[in-house]
Amino acid sequence: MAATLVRQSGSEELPAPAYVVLGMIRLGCRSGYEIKQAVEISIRFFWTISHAQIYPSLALLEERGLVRGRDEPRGRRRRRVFDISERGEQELERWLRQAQPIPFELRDIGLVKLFFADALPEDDALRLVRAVAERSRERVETLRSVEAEAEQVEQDGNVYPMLTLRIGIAFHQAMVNACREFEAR
Amino acid sequence: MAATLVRQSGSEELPAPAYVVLGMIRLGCRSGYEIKQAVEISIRFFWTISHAQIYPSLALLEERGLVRGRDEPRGRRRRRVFDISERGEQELERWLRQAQPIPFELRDIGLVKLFFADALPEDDALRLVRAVAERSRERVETLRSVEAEAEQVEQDGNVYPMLTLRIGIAFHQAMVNACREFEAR
DNA sequence: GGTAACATGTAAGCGGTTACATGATTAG
DNA sequence: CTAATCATGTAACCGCTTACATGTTACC
Repeated sequence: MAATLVRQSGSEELPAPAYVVLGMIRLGCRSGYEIKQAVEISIRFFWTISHAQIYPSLALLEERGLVRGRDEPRGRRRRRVFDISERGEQELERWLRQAQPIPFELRDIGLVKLFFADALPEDDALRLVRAVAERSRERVETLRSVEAEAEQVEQDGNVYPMLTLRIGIAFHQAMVNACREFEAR
Repeated sequence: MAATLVRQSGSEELPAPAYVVLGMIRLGCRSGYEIKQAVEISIRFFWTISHAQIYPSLALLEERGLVRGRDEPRGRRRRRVFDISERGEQELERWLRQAQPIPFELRDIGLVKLFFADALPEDDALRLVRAVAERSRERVETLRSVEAEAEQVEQDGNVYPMLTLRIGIAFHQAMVNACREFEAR
């Protein structure tokens, strides 16, 4: 019985998507819609989130007092906006500091196919190598196209988005290079 | 009614895990247990699979005639071994050749935390950078430790496992470098 | 005598996506 | 006028992991 009360007190760890939503609100996103857009142009290449996760997360965060929400319609179009509370800031920091094991989860059918490519005639296999390289080349291009925005964010005092962007560019470039080297063997 | 018959004819695309299992059998894995082990030392860093997926996949592949299975107990310990059929080889090749869009799915809570790290005091944020770098450094080490095995596989005529290994090493090394550069800024 | 490794299978639960559902505003 | 964008929410489904379940053999 007491355990039940403790569980209901709302002090447990939130699911990961809620922290993503909380972090985006801290960075100035106001509505669920804005959070979705921000994710698409910033952390999309290492984290995705659908609006079916965002809206329940916002409700949960508000319930826990980590964000404050209020209705702020644009004309007759409904809209609910949020800002982070003091407790929200604290909880975000706690989560960021928390040294949990951070597994690197990559799930890439392209690399799986490449791994098995010896089953193919050479020219088909090489086509696969080029497809994997091309995909990363495009990704590098996409990431480079948001560099200017990241620089703006950097000048506003948030320097870490630029770091994750550089990491993304670096490792897709590394994939391109590894494929090129193989092709040129 | 006719549509149902077509669906039951067994000619549809299999789930991805089944192709992974099929590919591993082609490379010489005999039992479900061996497949699990092979995945852990080879494609683990870009694809995982649990035995709860492997055994049903094997049953499906056998049902479709893509692998042949037979009981081959070791002493009184039961054991079911498989080999790939002609149709299995063809279906694997078809799947490998098939130019489907190959989305790169990375899901990394470590990079998410890094992205939000401006919410932390500088020393805590730098600790995070080091944690992310350290994780990739360890991964590079792990991957390097299977290089010898990949060379063996290469000499046996399968050259692509070595390519995916080099890609893995290259992009984790790229992450380490990007973090080091940031720290030294 | 006990733990680790060998070996296979099923069931329940969870986290996530897709689809369903609705409606207002803006730009062409 | 109509398509795209803004904006929020729920329900069904799916793939995967974890846990449950069982038994053997090798090694210390």
